Amino acid sequence: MPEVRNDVRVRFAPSPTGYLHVGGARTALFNWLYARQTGGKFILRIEDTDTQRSSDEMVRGILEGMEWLGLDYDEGPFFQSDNADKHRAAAQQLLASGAAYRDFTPKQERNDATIKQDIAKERVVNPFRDLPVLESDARAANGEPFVIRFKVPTEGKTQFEDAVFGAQERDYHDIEDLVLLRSDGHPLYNLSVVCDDIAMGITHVIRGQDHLSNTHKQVLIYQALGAKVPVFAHLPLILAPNKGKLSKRKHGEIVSVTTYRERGFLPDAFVNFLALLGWAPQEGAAAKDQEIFSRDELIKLFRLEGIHKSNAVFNFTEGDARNWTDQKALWMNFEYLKTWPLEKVLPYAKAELQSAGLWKDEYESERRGWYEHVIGLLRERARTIKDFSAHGRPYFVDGLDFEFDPEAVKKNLSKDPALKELLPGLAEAFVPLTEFTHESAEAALRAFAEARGVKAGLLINATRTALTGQAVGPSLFELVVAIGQQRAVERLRHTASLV
RNA sequence: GGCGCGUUGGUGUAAUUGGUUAACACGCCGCCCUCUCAAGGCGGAGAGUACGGGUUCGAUCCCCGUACGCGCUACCA
Repeated sequence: MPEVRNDVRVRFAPSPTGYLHVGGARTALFNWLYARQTGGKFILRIEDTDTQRSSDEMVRGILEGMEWLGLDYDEGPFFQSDNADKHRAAAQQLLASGAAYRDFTPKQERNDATIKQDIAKERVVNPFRDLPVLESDARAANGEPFVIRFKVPTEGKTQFEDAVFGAQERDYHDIEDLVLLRSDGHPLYNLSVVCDDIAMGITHVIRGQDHLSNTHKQVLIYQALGAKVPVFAHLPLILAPNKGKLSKRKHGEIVSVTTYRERGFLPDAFVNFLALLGWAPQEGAAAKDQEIFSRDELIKLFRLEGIHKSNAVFNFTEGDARNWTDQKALWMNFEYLKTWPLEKVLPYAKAELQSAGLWKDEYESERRGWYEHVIGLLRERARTIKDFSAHGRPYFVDGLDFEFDPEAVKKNLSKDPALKELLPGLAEAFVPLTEFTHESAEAALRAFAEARGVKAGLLINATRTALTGQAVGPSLFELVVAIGQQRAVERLRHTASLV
């Protein structure tokens, strides 16, 4: 059983330099699952110290993404930039204790393209590292600009136990004297995270693996500040199909959580998919084959030990309209739409119909039975929530206010000129039916087909297209009843012109 | 360049921490069902576990090396 310890405090700390992307969403999810399982607190902190690249709009995007995913936080959102004074104070404290020093080296403009080679050559001992305190103070008092650097010890190594990657150690020699405070007094990432995590009492830092090597520096800062080092758990990265980085620039909207909401994903399905990217339940050999997990199940089964070490590929093909994202994600969404209790799907269907201008309040009162039946019919073939309006339109409008798919018309209507006369004929065969049911409609159609010496299949497919404009859909007699006798008759009469 | 992390079918993951014909799901192919498309049922192709060495009676699993990928290495986060 999971350890219940309500002293757990975890956080999701995105930098608002872009919308909430799938990698960030998964990090948030894992933190949330851990907090919910242990009864601890989940805190949201926006790391906006890079003011150049942060914006309110991005912050909103992240908040909306979290809300859509249903990842509610107990504290926050806090903004890291609000704590800059505290970070500066911490830097001063480190300076005073001798754990950091002033570096008066003039600022160098870095060239992004050659930065790595440049730095590789530069690894020499900083000449200001051992500047006498008095001289350092004097130069600072004199107004000379400086950065504050952490003074990494020369002999020894840092070590910590990562909950995912295991024991980690790194030689001090391989850690540079990182900058804590810029010459303009602006605190930098490694200082800020540590200060905030200490201040917020974070017990478990669950974040992307891209921070694994940074962690050694942070451990050093924790120790110099005399704070308790939290548990670290680094998550494998989510990669693009070419195993490269999944980036906003290269991969566009597919990496944005917003896209999944807009394109008709059920948040629970997306969460389920995300949970299985880099994690698998540890318990019960029989249960290992399970793929569909409710939120409650995920909360119950989640373990840091179940997190994978290797990166996962987010598999999609660019430019494929039908399979616009990972096919397993799409499948999972479909699976949820199809198998979830109808009541849980209904609110999403309603919202979709409302935004498509197809909603009527009577669907929740006098026509409720009919409406729910139609949604039930549609969900069997709906890959996304969008299909409730796209495929559903002919059910919800009167007349012919829906699209006729040219391919469907060609395949089912114009292929046989006789339909021009057969369809209105069929309409008249439907007219006298006093009870319009699956059985009576089918009997009428089959009798009509036989009387006219045509195959029932011809009429069935033609009727489907005549009533919905589509070549695919539910069984015709389900369909005909759902559309209703009157509308079915009208449409059969009128669409003869399309033959 | 340095340091670190990783590597099971196309993708996501399993494999009682050395003993399986290497399993499941997505995707793909075929058959059945059928009024279409799905769904569903049944079956199939697809990895000998990156590669090369060890250790062992026996390695996906332990050790070493190589390759490849990724991350960090900024007065970015």
